[in-house]
Amino acid sequence: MMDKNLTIGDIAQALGVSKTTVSRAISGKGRIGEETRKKVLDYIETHHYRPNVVAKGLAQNKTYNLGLVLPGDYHLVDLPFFQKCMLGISKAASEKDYDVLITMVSNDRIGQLKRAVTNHKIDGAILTRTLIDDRPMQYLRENGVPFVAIGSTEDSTAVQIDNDHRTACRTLTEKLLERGIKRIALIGDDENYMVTKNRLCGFEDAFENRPNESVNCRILLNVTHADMVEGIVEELLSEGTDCIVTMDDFLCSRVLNALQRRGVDVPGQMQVASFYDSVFLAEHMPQVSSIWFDVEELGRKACELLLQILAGESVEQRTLLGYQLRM
Amino acid sequence: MMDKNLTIGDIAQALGVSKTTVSRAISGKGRIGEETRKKVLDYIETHHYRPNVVAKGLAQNKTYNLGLVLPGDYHLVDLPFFQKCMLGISKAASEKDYDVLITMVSNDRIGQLKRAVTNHKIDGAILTRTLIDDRPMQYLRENGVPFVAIGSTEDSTAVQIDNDHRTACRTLTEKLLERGIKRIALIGDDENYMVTKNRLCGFEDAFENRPNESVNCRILLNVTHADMVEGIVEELLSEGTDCIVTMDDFLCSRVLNALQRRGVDVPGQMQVASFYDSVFLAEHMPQVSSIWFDVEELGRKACELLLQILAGESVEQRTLLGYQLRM
DNA sequence: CTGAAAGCGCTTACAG
DNA sequence: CTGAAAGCGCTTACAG
Repeated sequence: MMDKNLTIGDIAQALGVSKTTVSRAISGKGRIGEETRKKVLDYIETHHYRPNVVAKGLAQNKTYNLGLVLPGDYHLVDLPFFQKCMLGISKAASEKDYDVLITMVSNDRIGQLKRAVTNHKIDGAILTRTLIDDRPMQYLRENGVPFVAIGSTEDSTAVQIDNDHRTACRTLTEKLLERGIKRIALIGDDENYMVTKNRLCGFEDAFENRPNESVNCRILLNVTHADMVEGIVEELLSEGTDCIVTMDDFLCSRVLNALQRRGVDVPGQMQVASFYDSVFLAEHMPQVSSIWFDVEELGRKACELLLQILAGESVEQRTLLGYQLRM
Repeated sequence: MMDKNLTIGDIAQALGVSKTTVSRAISGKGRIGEETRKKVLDYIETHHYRPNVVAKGLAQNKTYNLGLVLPGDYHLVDLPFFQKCMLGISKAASEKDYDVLITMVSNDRIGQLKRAVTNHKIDGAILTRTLIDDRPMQYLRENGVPFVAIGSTEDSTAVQIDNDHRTACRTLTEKLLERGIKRIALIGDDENYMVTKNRLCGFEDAFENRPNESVNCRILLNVTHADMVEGIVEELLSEGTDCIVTMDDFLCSRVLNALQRRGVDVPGQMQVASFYDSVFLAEHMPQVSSIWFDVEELGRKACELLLQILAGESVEQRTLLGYQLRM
């Protein structure tokens, strides 16, 4: 249990030194005698003193808070993503004595973000979802708030960090093709998302090296509603498709259900793969090939990037993180 | 775009009044002339002045931050719950000019929460998951940090808010029994959770009024792994069960899959109901009976409770929120 | 109704 | 190496 309301002044008084000295002992800035420093640090230790970060921030014109911009709409599929991301972010922030303050954005309403900024409560922000014409991003830029975006943006001025979806999808697809597949189909979500685009590119990349082979290939995008899956699977089956690749594991679990219902054996009669693996695939593990990303690490790195920016260091404008094949 | 770094002092100077006066005009505290107040407010309006909440907090010995304690483990099923909760909380907080600061707890490690407290960064906290021997709860109590718990606790001194699971489950079960069911089974998760206990109570309550009827009833708890569902369904089918009730919709979707795989018609041959409806049931809607809770409202109310406590108002030690039957 | 002054808990030139 | 003083942007008794 910590001693309440102990301040730098109390310590100074107790030790017969000045507040300046105490401050220096704590921060490590400025010259100070080894003896004195020890004395102060000891006192702090035994009395469980903890500086008031808010006051410190005020004096330094900082808040030691990071704004985390989270989607507030319920249509989200991949919530585990956000949870892991948050964990990585908040761990990295903690280590530098920063805190994470949430601002939720639903339907492009950025009121909470605005509040945090205009109330002087954050030093910078992390975007966890990037859209075309991203309002939060615009706002942050207009107001000179440093930020980093998780995910890819076409805006090449924004500091962004993402998993290397393209390479990952390329590799997975190549491996599938090596299995001698004849008719492959790709099912994806909204084609306006950057992720969708990147995954599509990776998929197409895989066909580059093998121009002579005759692999029949169908691409079905904008499959935004679970209902649509049933009909699609039906059609693909009738066409003799022998491999279905989905862009995320939610779609994948739908596809698996549809196949199961029709008594189609996976992977015997139909190979199934997903470009993203979170929680929905957990129980289908060995039968389905997929790509796994370390999302906690993604969050951590994003936070570290922002912290570097705030510290005045220069950072890469774009960072790509690795992946892992599960097949 | 807001004018940077405008302070109460700048305004005072520009208007030829004292900082005290400006402060009073803004806060509405203390006597002040109507004329003066207007003048100040006008100036603020046109110059987009926004007070520095951090400085304000320092002067008032407050932070205007609420700590949100979130589970950091990945084994969670019901992430939509936390998202909706967070939305409700952050909306309610915003309205009172408070912000929400996240602290994640995994494996009982409350380091982040401790940091937020000892660094003087939060005025109070909201727990989003309550366990028996809840460490965050203990810590908050020991350190005199006001908090409210979402969910039920056996600790009767804690301010807590929850949906009325018991009544809800009772009602749903009663409705099912009215349909003339003969063999009903309840499948549930970890029996140590308070929710599980409450739902079980509700289920049992439903049988109170009908002692004469001979409904065969099986209760299967601690079904913590999806794998277990397959065998259970098999067994229940062989026993001639005509209604399966699950405690949450994750379990429910597993049950539905298992039934589907066996060609069992729902609700023709088997009635299925769930005591909780989030996202997993979305596509099974008409066939499955379930209970719906307004989780965003739960979060909002929890936050409002905490804010009342911080404002020194007294609040109910226990609040129960309603539910909605979907059948 | 209004203001000068002290204070919230820290930091940081500036002197010594 | 150490300290007195001013300052971060607000609030709030206390006087007038």
